[in-house]
Amino acid sequence: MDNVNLKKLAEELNLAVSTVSRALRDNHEISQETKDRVKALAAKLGFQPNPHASSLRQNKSRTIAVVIPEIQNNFFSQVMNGVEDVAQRKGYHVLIYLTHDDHNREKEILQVLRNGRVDGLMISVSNTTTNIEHLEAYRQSGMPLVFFDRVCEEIDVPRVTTDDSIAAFKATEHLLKVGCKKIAFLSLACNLSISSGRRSGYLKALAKHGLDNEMIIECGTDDETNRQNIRELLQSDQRPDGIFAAVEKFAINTYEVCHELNIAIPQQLKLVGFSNLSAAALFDPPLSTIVQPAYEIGKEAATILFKIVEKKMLLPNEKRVMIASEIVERKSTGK
Amino acid sequence: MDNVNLKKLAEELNLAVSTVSRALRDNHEISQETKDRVKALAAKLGFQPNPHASSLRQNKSRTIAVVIPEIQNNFFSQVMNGVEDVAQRKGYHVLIYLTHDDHNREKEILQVLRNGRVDGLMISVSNTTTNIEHLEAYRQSGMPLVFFDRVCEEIDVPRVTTDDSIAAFKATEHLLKVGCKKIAFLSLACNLSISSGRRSGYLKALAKHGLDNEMIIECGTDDETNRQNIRELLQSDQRPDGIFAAVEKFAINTYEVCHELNIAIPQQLKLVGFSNLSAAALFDPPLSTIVQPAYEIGKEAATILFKIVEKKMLLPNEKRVMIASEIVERKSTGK
DNA sequence: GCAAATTTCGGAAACGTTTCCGCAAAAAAG
DNA sequence: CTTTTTTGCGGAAACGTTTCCGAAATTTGC
Repeated sequence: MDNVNLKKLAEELNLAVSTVSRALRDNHEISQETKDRVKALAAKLGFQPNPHASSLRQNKSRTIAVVIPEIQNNFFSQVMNGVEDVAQRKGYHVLIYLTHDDHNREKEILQVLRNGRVDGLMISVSNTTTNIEHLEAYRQSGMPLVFFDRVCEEIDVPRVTTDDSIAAFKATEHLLKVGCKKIAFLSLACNLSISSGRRSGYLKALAKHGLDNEMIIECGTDDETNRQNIRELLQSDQRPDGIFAAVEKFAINTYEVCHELNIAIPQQLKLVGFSNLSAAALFDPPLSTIVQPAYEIGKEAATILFKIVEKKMLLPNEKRVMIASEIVERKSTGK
Repeated sequence: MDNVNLKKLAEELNLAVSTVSRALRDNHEISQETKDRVKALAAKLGFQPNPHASSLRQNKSRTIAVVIPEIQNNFFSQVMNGVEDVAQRKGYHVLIYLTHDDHNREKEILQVLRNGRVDGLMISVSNTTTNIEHLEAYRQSGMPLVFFDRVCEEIDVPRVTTDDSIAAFKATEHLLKVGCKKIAFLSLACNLSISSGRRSGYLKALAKHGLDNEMIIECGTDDETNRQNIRELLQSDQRPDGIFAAVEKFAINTYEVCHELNIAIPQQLKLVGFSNLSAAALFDPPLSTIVQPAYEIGKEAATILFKIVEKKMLLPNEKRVMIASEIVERKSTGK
């Protein structure tokens, strides 16, 4: 009653195991009549092929891994959503791993995934990743690999990102347009490409408008530290009239401090930040955001990964995919 | 260079494959000296056992599946976070499947997971699930199964939930305490236990305070339809002075309509809703929420699932785990 | 009407583990 | 000094597929 397998089907039908296997896979060497008989019985008994036997034999698992820093973040949730959609449609399974921005954890995960458990992997690297040996080792093993969002510049694999620099440029310019003279940039403290990209966009915008009063505040994962940094910033005599938050978290921290210090947004301080939170529209005041095409990034990265897994040729423009972010102007930068 | 397996290690060391296997697994039949030699070489060559071969032989995959309606929702994200933490610590892998609240999709997923790909499954059932055959079939197959949050009452498997009814009772009573006389309940239109639990808590609170003017509005997945329902509600002459939203989405929809109709929260309408959005504190006005212990639910459900998988005895109180939700009072129900 | 090609299937090897069974050599028991 | 037990290891089966290699039976070519 328990496990119905090929052997059981074969016995029942007086066929060889190989014949049954072929019939189920619509092999042309099997007559239509036999195929029908086999499939009928398989359906009747609810036969499901054992994936481990199949994977072992074929050396492919129909499974991919997604490695992300955290899931409790709208951006990555939306990415997962995109990935899962594509995977589901292609009949693939999705393993999820969280690094919590811990380099060592990331290393362990990659280590353990180099043994055939998955056919390929997509990753948004941890912001504590300085040493890239584990990524390089994974690539060297020949396994399909795709970066998305937080990519590793040094390793030449397909990547799907957003135009961080351009988006940051636009956001900064937007702040300038609405009258800001002194704009602070809350930067993600790490040597990630997204971090430097956003910073450079910020600097370019200032430069274009002839400003050299950049203020770059490095923020991190700890909310209280961030708030303290922002508090000092807003209480200093160098107080900015605009803040550009490189990640959602820092925008939230800014709101918190402003409420605490009774600083009115947007009258006394204008604020814009990267964020994929749809509820940003309900904030007090509604937050102007740069929203990244998270779902599309996930979808695109997965599509490319599957192409590599299935050894299809990648189009030239699929090796470096960049999808534009969109700036949504709301009250936090209004007059 | 490519695949280093037991056979290769064995040849290199002049040992039998079986010996190598045992050595790596610290079998007591192997001398310490041999173990050391084997492990040294395995480490040197970066040997990773093939999980499919292992799973096939042992009939266990060290993998669990999590089936949820959506991931782009703070509650489920936090659940995943909890699950992943436990799984990671126990060396298990986590497959994620999204149903998008589609019964058929849910059915297909469960179907395909009944073949040994995973050692167990935890699920929060889709709200379109009326027919429970697929769940029953899965249980009948003897595979470990745990429900969380959106459980299926008819099937007797361990479940981890929150005290929906009590939480709803408290929320309703909170609205009464701050002066509401006519409270509408935005209900999730489905026959899910969480839906009926929350509704009954709402009704109980009204009854306790001698009120019989219940207003139950069924809402669904489509935002515009929900907004239309809420719009009609707030424009009718039966307009309530308090709204209790059964799920986060409906609270958001209420904000949207209130902004649109210029209804002041909390002066003209008080609002409370189930929500795990930490940014609710930044809303205009800050939203009073019932926050479910999502992380703990995920953690607990996973812990129980692993216990079943590993055939450990479940404590009596682990078959029905209920973790309290917490009500966070903010301005949306303030005076 | 016979050789050749095609169709349809069976047997067995292979994937890389784990584990059952057996068997020497060494140690313990008597 | 013999018998039993223990220790340490090797050989081979087994898990359930897929696929290679035939091999009858049927059809086609001439």
